[in-house]
Amino acid sequence: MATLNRPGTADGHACGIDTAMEVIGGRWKVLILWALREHPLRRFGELRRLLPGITEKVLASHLREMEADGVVRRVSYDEVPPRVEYSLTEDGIRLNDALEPLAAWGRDRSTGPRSRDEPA
Amino acid sequence: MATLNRPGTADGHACGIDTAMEVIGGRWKVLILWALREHPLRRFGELRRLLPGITEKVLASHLREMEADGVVRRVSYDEVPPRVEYSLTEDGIRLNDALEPLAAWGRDRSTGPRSRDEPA
DNA sequence: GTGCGTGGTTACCCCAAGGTGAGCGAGCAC
DNA sequence: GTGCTCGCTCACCTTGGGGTAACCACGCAC
Repeated sequence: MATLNRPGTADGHACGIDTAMEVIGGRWKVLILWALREHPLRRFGELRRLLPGITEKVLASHLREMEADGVVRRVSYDEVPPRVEYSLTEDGIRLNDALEPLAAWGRDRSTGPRSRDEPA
Repeated sequence: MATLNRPGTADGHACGIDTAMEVIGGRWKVLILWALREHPLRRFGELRRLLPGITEKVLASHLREMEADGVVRRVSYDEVPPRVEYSLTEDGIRLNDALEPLAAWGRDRSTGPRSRDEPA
């Protein structure tokens, strides 16, 4: 997706961070990752219920992209009504781990003292 | 900015990751962060030259948002021609540090063996 | 006077990500 | 038959982030 001229790629490529940003660069991607970590092996409908507000279209397209990116595994059973189960791959788990410091940073600034640099 | 109903905020709020994503959720933000880490205390024009492809408008608006988010410090001198210097705040430095595992993940998957989960 | 260089702002446009709502295909309950 | 479930797909529309380009004020060099 987004095969536009990657910024920072001019000088070779920035640092690998852009690669990661492409993978998690979707409104719901990190939340899907998080949901799949806390609730492994979920079905489509369960995932949708875990992410209030997401639409089927967006969930489906995000899951397909994440599958193509190798962070999500999709297993569909030939049943009726259809059953599909999603889980994290090893790479997805490692991505989730790599996201933790960022989450910690966000948590820290939400709860921590607000008197470091910003006046308000 | 973006006071839309945050996904994941329904259940309290996801994990702090969304906070971080809001701060770095701009096409060039992480690259600005990176540039400012490798070249501390840069002027507007220098920054623009460090980020080939970025436009003045986008650089200016991103810098303002990042200043409002408390990750970038802006110091302007009352001279002519005008001089403004940008640098990272403590929070910005910590954000950059928190980004490193993500960069490592991206670097690893770019260079590492491509035979873990994805077939190609 | 003209031009240059600085660090922006303003107005406008564009396109892709995301949202909306409908439909589908197969089997089962009734 | 009708309607329901499940996991999508399709067609359409809207939103806003980002891109384009012109302009500004100020001093200096010419």
